[in-house]
Parts: sequence; C-alpha cells; structure tokens
Amino acid sequence: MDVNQAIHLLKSKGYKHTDKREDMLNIFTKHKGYLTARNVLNELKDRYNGLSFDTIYRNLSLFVDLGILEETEFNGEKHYQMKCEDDRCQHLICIGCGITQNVNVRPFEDQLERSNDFKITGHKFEIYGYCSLCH
Amino acid sequence: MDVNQAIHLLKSKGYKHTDKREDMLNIFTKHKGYLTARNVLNELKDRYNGLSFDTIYRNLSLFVDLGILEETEFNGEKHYQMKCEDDRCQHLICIGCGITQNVNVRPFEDQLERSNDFKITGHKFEIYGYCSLCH
DNA sequence: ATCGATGCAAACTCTTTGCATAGCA
DNA sequence: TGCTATGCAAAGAGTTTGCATCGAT
Repeated sequence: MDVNQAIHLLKSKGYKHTDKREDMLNIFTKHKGYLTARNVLNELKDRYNGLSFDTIYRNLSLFVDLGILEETEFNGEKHYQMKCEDDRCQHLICIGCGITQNVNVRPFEDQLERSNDFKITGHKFEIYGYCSLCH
Repeated sequence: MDVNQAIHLLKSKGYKHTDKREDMLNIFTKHKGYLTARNVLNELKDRYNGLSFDTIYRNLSLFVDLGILEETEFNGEKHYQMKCEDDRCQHLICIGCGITQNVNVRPFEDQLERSNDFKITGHKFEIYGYCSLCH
C-alpha cells in the first residue's frame, strides 16, 4: 500500500487527512524496516514543535487497525512497518539497523495447516541477525 | 532440561537453591506453554504470602540468562517457557490457552543461511491460533 | 458548524533497581 | 560468617486515556 492508498482508506472510513498522518505514512514508505514510536517522533519533532507521543501512538494504532501498518514487539517496544501485501510474508530483521528482508514461508505454512489440527489466526516469523551492511 | 538439571546448573554458577526457585521451575516443567510473570505469581501467591513481583522477575531473568527458560514478547507482556533442547525449535502458540506445539523449520533456516547474506543471531517463529481443544 | 485530531497531563501496565533484611551454604 | 535471595519501595519505560482545544471538511 502506498501513501495515497492509505490516505484514501483513511478518508473512506471517516478519518481525516492531516499533515502529521501523511508525514508518518511517508516515513514508513521510505523506510524499509521496523520503526518504533520514538523513531517516528524523532523524525518529525523538528517539523512539528511540540508533537506529542499521544498523536504518534494514536495514529500508529489506527494504522494497524486499518491494515496499513503491521506491528510486532521486541526489545520491550512495539515496532511498526508498512504491511506486506502478501499476508504470508515474513521477515528477517537486522538488529543492527532494523532493516527487514522478506522471505517466503508459504509452502511451510500450507503444509502445516494441512497436517495439524491448529487454526492459524496470526503469526510471527522473524529472524534476527545482521544484514550484509551491518555484518 | 528438567528441574534437577536446572537446579544443578544454578548451583554450579554460584546461585542458591531456594524453595521459590524450585517451585517456579516446577511450574514451568508442568505447563507446556508460555507463562507470564503474573501467571507465575498467581500460581505461587497462596503458598508464599507476600511473594513479590521482583523475585519473580529477577528469577525469570536469571533463568533466561542461564538458558533454562526462553522468552518472547506478545500482547505487551514477556512470556516464558522451558527452553527447547533443539535451538531451532519453533512454536505454535494457542492464543486461547497459551499451549505451544513445536514445529521443525530447520530445513527452512538451513536453506536461508546458505542463500542469504544475513547472519542469524536469533529468531522468533511463532504461529498464533487455536489448538484442537480451544478450537 | 460539526466532528475528528491534537496536546497536555495524568494514569496505567509491565518491568527494573537500590537498599536493608532474611536466609542458604 | 559471607554472600546471595528476597521484600519493600520507588523509579523507569512504554503506552494509553480523559478532557479541553485546535483544525479539517
């Protein structure tokens, strides 16, 4: 999903288009990897004097609810990135820079679903390590 | 690892054998799945009047450091269970009861390590859903 | 003008830490 | 006895919420 699609989705649900929301979305589309609320605030605090965590958190949460961002928790913090088109997409997460690479485990999950009596509702398949640049 | 092995490991590292630690370890060996600090406290609070979160947290953290427990974060809380013998073991986590099933993704990771320029240091491969009983 | 968005402040949850005391070895 | 474990209290971090005001449509 790109920024325009996301903004269109917001409007279609009755939410408003604000500069802060657009900027937040731009940050995520330009950064290939997970960001925390603090990361987002740091990116925007020069542009918006007095920008508060509340707004960041509220919008991050809204974006997740609308399916624009996906959320994961590690290192005691919630991390966000643009949601993959493929709901089976999975990540390698560089613990140096936060960059993620996608990997495909669909065949694995397909096999799992056939062979197990387990109804999948969500998953977290993340491999932590160092990407080629940080390594 | 069973309770006796864990206690032996504790002693060999200069940590002491206490009733609370033994009880905590027993809880984890008897429960096949993740538990939070609060879960552990609830299990023990009748037996130990005034048992504090501090002790639970300190011991959980110690157990993780010693490789007795493994830790993961979801729903805003840290969750713990006995560490798998196989360091490539992965989990299906029932969001109904917390029970975990292990699955083997070793072939997948082996292939990944060969084909990607990514140095793996850790991973979280967890599939959330409902087990056969909760389902 | 209306209703959502934001900032402020406070609260809340989970977790960690300093310090004095209790307890194992 | 010596050193670790524990409880108490407080602090700390990340996150959420109530309310009044600002701002988009």
